[in-house]
Amino acid sequence: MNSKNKSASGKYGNLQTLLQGAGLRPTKQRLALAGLLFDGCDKHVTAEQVHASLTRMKAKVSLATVYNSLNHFRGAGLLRQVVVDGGQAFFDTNIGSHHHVFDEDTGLLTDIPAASIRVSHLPKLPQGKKLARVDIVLRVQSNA
Amino acid sequence: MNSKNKSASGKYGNLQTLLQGAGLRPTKQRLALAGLLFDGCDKHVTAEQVHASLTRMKAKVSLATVYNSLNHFRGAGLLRQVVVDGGQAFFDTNIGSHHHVFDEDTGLLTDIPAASIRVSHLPKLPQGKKLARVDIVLRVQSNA
DNA sequence: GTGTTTGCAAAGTGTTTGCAATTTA
DNA sequence: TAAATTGCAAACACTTTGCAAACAC
Repeated sequence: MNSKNKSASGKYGNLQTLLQGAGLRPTKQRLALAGLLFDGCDKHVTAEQVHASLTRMKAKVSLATVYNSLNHFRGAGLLRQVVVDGGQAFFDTNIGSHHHVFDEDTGLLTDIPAASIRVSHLPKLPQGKKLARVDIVLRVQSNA
Repeated sequence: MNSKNKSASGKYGNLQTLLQGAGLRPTKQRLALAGLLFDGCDKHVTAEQVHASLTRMKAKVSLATVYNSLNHFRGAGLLRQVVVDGGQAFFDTNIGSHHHVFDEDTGLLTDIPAASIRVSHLPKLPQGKKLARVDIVLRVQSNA
């Protein structure tokens, strides 16, 4: 049943579980969004990109809802936000420990495993502060 | 002469030289801005902050000019832009090799010398790309 | 004088918010 | 039915831009 949704059967159930497990009501819009994002491949998306994709695949979700949902997903720990330059924010479906390569020519963002970079000699932090995260961005550009 | 400008004599001359050396015309506004920024101490400022400072010290420089000038300074290599989260852009007067600590509670940005962090095992980059920069941000928060 | 820079206000971009209608549990 | 979510449009924060007047060389 429910043959119109491409992420039917198992997939659908998993997404529903995923959202519920995160304390989010599995609405049509969120399921569509989750179906797009959590397909097993790591992704870096912007709100506009996701909105465009949803629109292209005939899932009517307003841009505001895309923003709200992405933020909810982030709050629930399903996504991570990455900022590489002013402009737009990226949402990263890879929530494990890792870093990024930002291509300044194309604006594309790529993951690199945390293990690829070894950081040593972290400085001591101010009193009463703890390290929340280490963000490393390798900025690359064409060497033409 | 020119006793009304607080960064008179030597300082003023240096700033003028600095700007000219960077290929920028030493206008009143740019000199005021440069006087604020290049006093020998490393700073992280936003356009709004600089504009507020200039206004407070009675140097009338429009916000648009602050933005334009900061961008010119950056283009000339006098400043570096740092992005830590969406909101506003920081301009860093420290253009040497270093990294940052971002306090998520206060929104304050601090420098740490590049030597404080040792990065090893950088992954290999895509064909035809070269490493432009490594940006490292230590995100800290209160451990209360 | 000629080309650059300024300042203002308007436009632009990316994101958030207020609120009525809808949907979920 | 009560609470959460949606969608729209308006509001928002930050930044850039168009253009006439002012300025630097």
